[in-house]
Amino acid sequence: MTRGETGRPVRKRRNQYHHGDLRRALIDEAARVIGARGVEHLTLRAVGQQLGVSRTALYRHFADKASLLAAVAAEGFRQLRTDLAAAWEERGGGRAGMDAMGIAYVKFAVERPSYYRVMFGGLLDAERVRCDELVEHATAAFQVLEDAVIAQQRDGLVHADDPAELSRYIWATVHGIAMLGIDGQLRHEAGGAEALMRFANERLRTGIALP
Amino acid sequence: MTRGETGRPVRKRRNQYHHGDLRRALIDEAARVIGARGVEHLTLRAVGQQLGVSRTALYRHFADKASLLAAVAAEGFRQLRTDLAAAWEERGGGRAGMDAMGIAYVKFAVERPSYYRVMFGGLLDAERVRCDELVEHATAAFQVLEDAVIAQQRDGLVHADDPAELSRYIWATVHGIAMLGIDGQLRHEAGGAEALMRFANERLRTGIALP
DNA sequence: ACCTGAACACCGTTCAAGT
DNA sequence: ACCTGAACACCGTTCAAGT
Repeated sequence: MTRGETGRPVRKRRNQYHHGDLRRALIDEAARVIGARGVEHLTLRAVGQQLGVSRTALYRHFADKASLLAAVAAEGFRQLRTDLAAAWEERGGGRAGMDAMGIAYVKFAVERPSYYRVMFGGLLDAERVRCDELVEHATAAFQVLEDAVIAQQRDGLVHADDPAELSRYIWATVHGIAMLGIDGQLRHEAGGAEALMRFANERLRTGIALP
Repeated sequence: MTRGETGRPVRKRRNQYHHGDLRRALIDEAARVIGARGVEHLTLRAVGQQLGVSRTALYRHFADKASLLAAVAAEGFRQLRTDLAAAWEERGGGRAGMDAMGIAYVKFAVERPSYYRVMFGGLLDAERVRCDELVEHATAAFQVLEDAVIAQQRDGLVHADDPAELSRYIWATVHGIAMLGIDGQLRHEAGGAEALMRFANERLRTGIALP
């Protein structure tokens, strides 16, 4: 039997009312609007209208607007994880793989600034929105980085610090570059966030590589 | 003649209608609400009511809500600059001063998460909100860091890279730690963002210090 | 189960009118 | 100049009612 990415069986269902999968359609449409015009222009009414559905139909699938945003953010982390893993593997890991991951991360953020902000912008009250799916996908994305760090430690390329701590440090650096780039705070940097990431790859390395 | 921080002459004016300085009062009240309940709870109507003023009085001093937020952000950068300069000078500069600046920065962000987000959260469309005051204060805050880097280069403590580039790299790291901390993404870190900053001070140093 | 329209309690912003 | 109330065009969300 074919299975969806959630692991639940996928069945071609007859369209009830309007959609086979309104939930999916809502997330996609929300992500589209966010990517095209920014979160601040996302209204549930317009989403419903675009999908040919009443403006309250959405509440059958999401508790509120924040929950929809959380689902969009989860989708973002899933994609980010894919991008990071691809960058690492394309270079066959090692230092080149690590550098490529940093660049891929920054690229992801800079190319979809609004999307990235939904993932990290604090629109989702960490306490209130109990979205296990979001935490799960975010953790999985981070795990790609930590696995890379552990692999490099095994190969003697990187300090034998606590890999989780070391990974958090690297994550913070890359995240900071991405955020500053999105905010336009790197306007004096010739090559933008990507150029700063290349510089960071150099300085980060001499910081974390064994002597 | 006494002068305000903008360089314009300060004169004790008679209260017109309700306030001697409604603009100042609006910024303070907005900052108070943001600090206490978050930006998402800030409404112009409530601000006016709290100040005993009509809900449209504000438009005499700000073009719109975004402009008010920009003024609040500018105030934040002014305070951040003060905190950073104090940390640097208290330790008499050098490595200890640099470390203290990092900690002070993260503390600033973690203690006023909503405030910090207004400064960096992208609520101010960098293109649309032409707020020279904001850019000015943000630049001044960054300058404190760059001056510290230059001083350390002079003392032979730090790599002779382009100081602006090096400062941006350090800023990104600290900013990333602050942001992840605010977002609750460091929940697995025992001492929170501050602990990660201490770790970063170690690893950052071996990255940027001369051998 | 899933969807609907009408209604509620909000917003930011505009504007003619006041002092 | 600075402030005002009424009005406009929106929001997210609730809810009784439909299929």
